[in-house]
Amino acid sequence: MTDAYEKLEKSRKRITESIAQNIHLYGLPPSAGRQFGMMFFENRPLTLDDMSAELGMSKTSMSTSIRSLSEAKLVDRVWERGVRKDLYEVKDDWYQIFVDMFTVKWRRAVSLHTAAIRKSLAELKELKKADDITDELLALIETDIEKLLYIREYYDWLDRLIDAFEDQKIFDLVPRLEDEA
Amino acid sequence: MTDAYEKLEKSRKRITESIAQNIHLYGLPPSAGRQFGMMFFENRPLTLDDMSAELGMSKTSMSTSIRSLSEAKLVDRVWERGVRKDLYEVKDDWYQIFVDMFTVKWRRAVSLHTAAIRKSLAELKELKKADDITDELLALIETDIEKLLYIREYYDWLDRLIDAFEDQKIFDLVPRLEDEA
DNA sequence: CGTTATGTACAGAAAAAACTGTACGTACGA
DNA sequence: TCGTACGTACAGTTTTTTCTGTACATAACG
Repeated sequence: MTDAYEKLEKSRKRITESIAQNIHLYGLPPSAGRQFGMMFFENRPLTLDDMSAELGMSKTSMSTSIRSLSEAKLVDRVWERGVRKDLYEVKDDWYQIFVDMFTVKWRRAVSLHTAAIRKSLAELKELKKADDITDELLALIETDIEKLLYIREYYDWLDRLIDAFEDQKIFDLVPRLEDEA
Repeated sequence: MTDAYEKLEKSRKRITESIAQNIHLYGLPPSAGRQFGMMFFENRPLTLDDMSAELGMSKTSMSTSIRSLSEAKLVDRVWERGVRKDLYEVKDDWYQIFVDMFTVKWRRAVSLHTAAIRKSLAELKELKKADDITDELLALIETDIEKLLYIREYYDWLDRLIDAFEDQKIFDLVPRLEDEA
């Protein structure tokens, strides 16, 4: 038979590659997914040099992608006494990983959109008051205002949705079943 | 004062640009976001030529990006009698747009991951039975199996989460407030 | 049935993103 | 305090993605 270690490696590689192909949902490139997958199967915190050796990529790349992984809250930096190098390990709660990614990414989007809407809405309301406005233009302004009010409402909903994830209420609607193994 | 039309345009541009900067959350490039934003403010269905003229981009680009927008369920193709060209307009229910994107993108990811996990799990269970396995390797196999069981559970949760979006249960947890204007 | 308009496949160009190696600032250990 | 090891900024290179123009297949109209 072929080497059993090879088979184990093959099994891991399949999962890792699957993660790599889908990590774009977290806004990260495939190589960051590979890094995450590799770290997931290592049962210890890794240094940048470890990762570099394991993945055959430059330490610089490891450094930048580990930062992305940190910002997306997929990995944690950990300390170990006597070890000078930075150590990282993957978070072990995947439910929370999902929730964190979701809240981080969407909260920022909502915040940016909301600011833009507020500004434009103010401008349009001001513009409506001007007296050198044709009826045709006025109609345009008013439909635009309608539209902005609608999407503002939508972003308010999205904000509340993010809240529901952040404060774990989502698990009331869709429970984790892990406890009843 | 400056031209009122310019001001209207500026207001629209701010929103459109905000969409363009965040459309990556839908897996689409900024230009598709610009296209969507522009269509959002036009109060009529547009042809590829309209879009090309409006955005100053090639018709080919319009064709490919409108397909992406369609697949992501952000726009619809509509028919108008007497018009030979294809007509497109943005969907007007942004809540549903969000739900559709979410379900489409994540369902595919869950499906791919689940298949990979199933395969690897089967391989590892088989491998465990082999009799030329050292204790050390056996331990590795068993922790890998543990891990795969855990993430399988997680993907099951994710699948149920997607169900909750798809069948609109999410609106029980986080209601739309639009009706009470 | 022929003609013309329309959308898209495809190949190449342009732009953006990812990756690498060097060089440097910082902090830890002797 | 000095020396060394570490992480990262930065510039340049490679790879990937996006965009364009041409050429073609298809379908609508006379």
